[in-house]
Amino acid sequence: MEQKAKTARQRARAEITAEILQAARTRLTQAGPGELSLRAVARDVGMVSSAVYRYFPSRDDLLTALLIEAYDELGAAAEAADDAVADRDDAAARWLATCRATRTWAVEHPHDYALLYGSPVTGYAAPRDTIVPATRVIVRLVEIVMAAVAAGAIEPGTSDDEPHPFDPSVRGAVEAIRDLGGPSATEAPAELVGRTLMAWSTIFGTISFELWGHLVGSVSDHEEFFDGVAARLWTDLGLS
Amino acid sequence: MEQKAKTARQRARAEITAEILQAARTRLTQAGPGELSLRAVARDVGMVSSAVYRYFPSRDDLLTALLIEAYDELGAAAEAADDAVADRDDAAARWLATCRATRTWAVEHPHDYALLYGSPVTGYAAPRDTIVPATRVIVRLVEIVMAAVAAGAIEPGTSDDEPHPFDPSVRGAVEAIRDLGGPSATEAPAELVGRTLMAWSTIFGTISFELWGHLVGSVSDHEEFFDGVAARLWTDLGLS
DNA sequence: CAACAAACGAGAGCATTGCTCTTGCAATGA
DNA sequence: TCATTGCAAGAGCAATGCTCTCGTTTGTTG
Repeated sequence: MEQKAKTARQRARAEITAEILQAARTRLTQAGPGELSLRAVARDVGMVSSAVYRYFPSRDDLLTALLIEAYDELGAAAEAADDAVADRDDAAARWLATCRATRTWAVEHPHDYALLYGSPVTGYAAPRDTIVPATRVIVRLVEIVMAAVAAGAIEPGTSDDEPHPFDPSVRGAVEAIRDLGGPSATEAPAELVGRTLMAWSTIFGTISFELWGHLVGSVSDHEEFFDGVAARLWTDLGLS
Repeated sequence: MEQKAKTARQRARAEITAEILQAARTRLTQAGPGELSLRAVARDVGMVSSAVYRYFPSRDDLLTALLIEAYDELGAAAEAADDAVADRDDAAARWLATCRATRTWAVEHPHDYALLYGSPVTGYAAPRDTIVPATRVIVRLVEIVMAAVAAGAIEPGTSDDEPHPFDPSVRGAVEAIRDLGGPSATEAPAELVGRTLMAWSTIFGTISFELWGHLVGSVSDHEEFFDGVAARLWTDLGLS
């Protein structure tokens, strides 16, 4: 099925599809996802609006394609930042680098970030294709945490002594981490998994608050504040 | 200027304004802010679209009115939950109750929550009128924290020993808290203020992740998970 | 090579949106 | 009583997403 020798039409189709995506991406840098006009991107690529429907059945499908692209770009940026840390055993440094890269990408691509993590458009359910790229950042964060655990940093207490244990509620995440099949085949402790999810929520919350303007007047230097948050998140994980 | 005896026209205007707001509010329960159609709410109240412009100069002004109303409703719910805690000296219980009420309101009013804390509509800047009601929840949370401080729960370390101190970046919040003028006229320590802002970001992040579906597959019982998060946020504040 | 089918771009068209303008009616106040 | 003001209705404009049709081009098959 996958012919290497593509016909001219197939090549043209792939090129035009990419061209439309690129135009839509450019438009996204100037306006939010809700304002993305299919007719406008059609004009940008020199086509009539109805012609675009040959490539994307609807505006939502265009958004889905953009969604996947943006998720992958963010994931790649986060992973690259982690990979760039020289000392692979310094889990804290890796954590901070990955968190920072996430915020940096968000600040540089606010509308793409809004597309990924903003309030979803009504009636639009993200299809299956998006869930894998969507988890790249959190997966990498989990890998860093698990690497620290494998290196001997065992958390002291379990979740059982807490009045609100994470144990039953994060079972899905625990199983997902087991399925990841890292170097340590040991079960990830629920408390640590819950703490990691909590940290991820904090990262998202801090970035979104900054971008949506909810910290205006309270926080002056957002980068510095974020670094402080990320550092405390690591210590709060309860490792070592 | 503020006549108690209103003319029939003034009364009618107030009533119709409320009627429009109510209709818009109802529409918001079925669709997101971006999909709120001014013409549709006009139809709901039995008016022609142009007539609505006598009461709200633009769609954005309608959204602003809804914004203030929703902020106040959420703030009232959170404050009521805190006030309902019997033991006023149990700051942890008050914290948990306030956090829970915030989540409960969000779950019950997802579209209103999206209006408040979702990605903002492009080109729409929330006017001054909204900032006071917008801070009701975080103000109450700060009051609870400061009450605990006043009760003698002093945090052990300062932020200076941290590699990423909160100190300079949260000056605005520190001053805002001083202006609040609580029972304790003492300066709020930057570390504690930063921690409180961080906690508020986490609450927002956790609720938004739940509502926007970013925790599907990882968290099974959202209420239980949230309780665990809120409880850990309190201990992470570093009080007592 | 010829014939057929599929893909394609363009255009017209429909229903909808936010918003402006004009028109005529009704309530208000001197 | 009468001029002023507030108000609702309607038409209209520029957009939007999307559908349909109509020739034309491209690819495949007999």
